[in-house]
Amino acid sequence: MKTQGDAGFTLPDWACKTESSPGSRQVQLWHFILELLRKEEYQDVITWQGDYGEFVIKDPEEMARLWGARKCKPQMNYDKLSRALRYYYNKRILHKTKGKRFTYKFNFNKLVLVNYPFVDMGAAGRGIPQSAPPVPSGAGTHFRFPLVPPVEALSPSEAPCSPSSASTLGALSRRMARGSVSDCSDGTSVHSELEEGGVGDERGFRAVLPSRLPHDPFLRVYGPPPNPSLPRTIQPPRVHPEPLSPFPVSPHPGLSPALSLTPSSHLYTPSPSLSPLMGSRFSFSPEDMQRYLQAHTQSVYNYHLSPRAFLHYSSLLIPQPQRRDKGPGPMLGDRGLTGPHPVLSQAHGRSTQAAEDSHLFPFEFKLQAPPLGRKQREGHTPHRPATNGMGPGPRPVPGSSNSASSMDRLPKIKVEHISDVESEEEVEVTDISEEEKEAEKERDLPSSPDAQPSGGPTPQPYEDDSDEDVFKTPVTPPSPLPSHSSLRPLSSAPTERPAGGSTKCIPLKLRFKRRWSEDQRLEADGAGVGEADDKKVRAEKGKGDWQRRGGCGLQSPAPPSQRRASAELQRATAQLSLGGDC
DNA sequence: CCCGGAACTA
DNA sequence: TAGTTCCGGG
Repeated sequence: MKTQGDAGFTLPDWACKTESSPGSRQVQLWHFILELLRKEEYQDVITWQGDYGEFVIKDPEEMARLWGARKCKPQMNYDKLSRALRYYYNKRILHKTKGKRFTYKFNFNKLVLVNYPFVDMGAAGRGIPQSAPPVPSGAGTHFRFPLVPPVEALSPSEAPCSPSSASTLGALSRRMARGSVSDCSDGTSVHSELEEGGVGDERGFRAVLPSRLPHDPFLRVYGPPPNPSLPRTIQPPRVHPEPLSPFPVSPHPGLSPALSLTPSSHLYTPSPSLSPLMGSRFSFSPEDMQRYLQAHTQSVYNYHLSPRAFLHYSSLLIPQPQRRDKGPGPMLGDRGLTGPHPVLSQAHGRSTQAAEDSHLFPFEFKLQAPPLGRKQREGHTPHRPATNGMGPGPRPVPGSSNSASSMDRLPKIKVEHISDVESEEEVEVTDISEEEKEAEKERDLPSSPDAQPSGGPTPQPYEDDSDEDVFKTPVTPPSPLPSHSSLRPLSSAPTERPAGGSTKCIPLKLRFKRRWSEDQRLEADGAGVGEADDKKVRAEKGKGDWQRRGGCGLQSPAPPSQRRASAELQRATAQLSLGGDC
């Protein structure tokens, strides 16, 4: 559900009903936290600390009390509160800062930013920590979100949540966050820090980190004119109907799994409300979008982030990264983000480091298992000692037997090593050309034995920290999707199949590819609507969806599909009216 | 302290 | 859906 605004903007419910006012509707914990965070009076309770989005609960008890008060849950305590917080891990709204007590960190990249790219998070109150590390040289000067002048009171109507820009940028930003992600939810991620320092994805957003929302408002919507002082500043999009916008209506095409985990929305957001395809309606002017993209691209490059996001926008010319060492990178623009780039093909199979360096090659991506797979491992053991109703009875079954028996039978899904390796480590994957080839091959050979070279079939999919790609193991046999002609690999496409290289996940990829095609087709048929939303299904769905939307960019820039995509795009765009929400 | 499953609730 | 409550386990 969305709230309608009058400006033609759409804002997801979760963001809209963030009023923290007592009488308002349900407050979400993270909003609440943000609220406290920005109020000086609570500095002794909770405060920003460390990196962007990192905060520490100084007084857990009090914090809990406050939360409990807000929610009318007098029984609230830190234990429960923290449970709720932990609950956010999976949603990627937060993650724990390891080693630091009561310290958590917002995943603005995937959360707020995604939805409020133009939100200024640092302007007011105690917006965002200023203690963030300096922007890596070369990065800061290239791209920045415009700083937003304080716009104190924006009425809901006046303060459109500019989903249009938000979504678009958000999608892109999300991509920028690539590699940064390790939500630590599995407790194995030691990358929390790494992510911060390593990718520097958040740095560029410093200026836009949320500090307030629409009403209450934590978030400040971006509206004012661009800040001329900032180079490559993105201009706030003028929201107006533009059916022919080259952009997908929503960011979904390039959604990161993180955002696409919610089946119902294809896009993962704190709440499923933000269903870009369904609920959000926005449109942009090509010019604006172009600007955005360019800026983003720029930033992408500057931040060593994968520009693959742009693969979707084949019609756009992506600015070249300003690499000091290397000459101008490949222009994605003309070759179209469609075909494999000669050079790109070689980028693959290198070390992580190298990969990092070759970030400008759109054909790399990580394979990561989506989150929540954990649940699946329980699949066969739905039971839970049904004691007396629910009371604190002998609840847990003899852990020993439980863990032992069930675990033995099924490969536990908490496949930390595998998924970790694949997710944390940059598991690169082929490029489009390869994909295509594989696809082709696959068509003939239903199964590729050489898949999953390392230790046989990967167990159930599991966590996916990355906000990028989610690759799961085929849980189900490749659905007998008819091989559509659309799937036809563009044999014409210049393909350079790296020798033997990545055969990993081939089946998966193929499957995804198919799925994607299938989806595309379906969507084209006008059935592109929400899907059931269920965490349990998320893994499965997420895979497909993700692949379809985000990953697809990499694999289906094939002329045929591209065409279709365009058409689809237009259609979609047309469908999107300027419904405002919020 | 932290994690995360499970049942339950509004 | 977004927690809340309870709890075993690390």
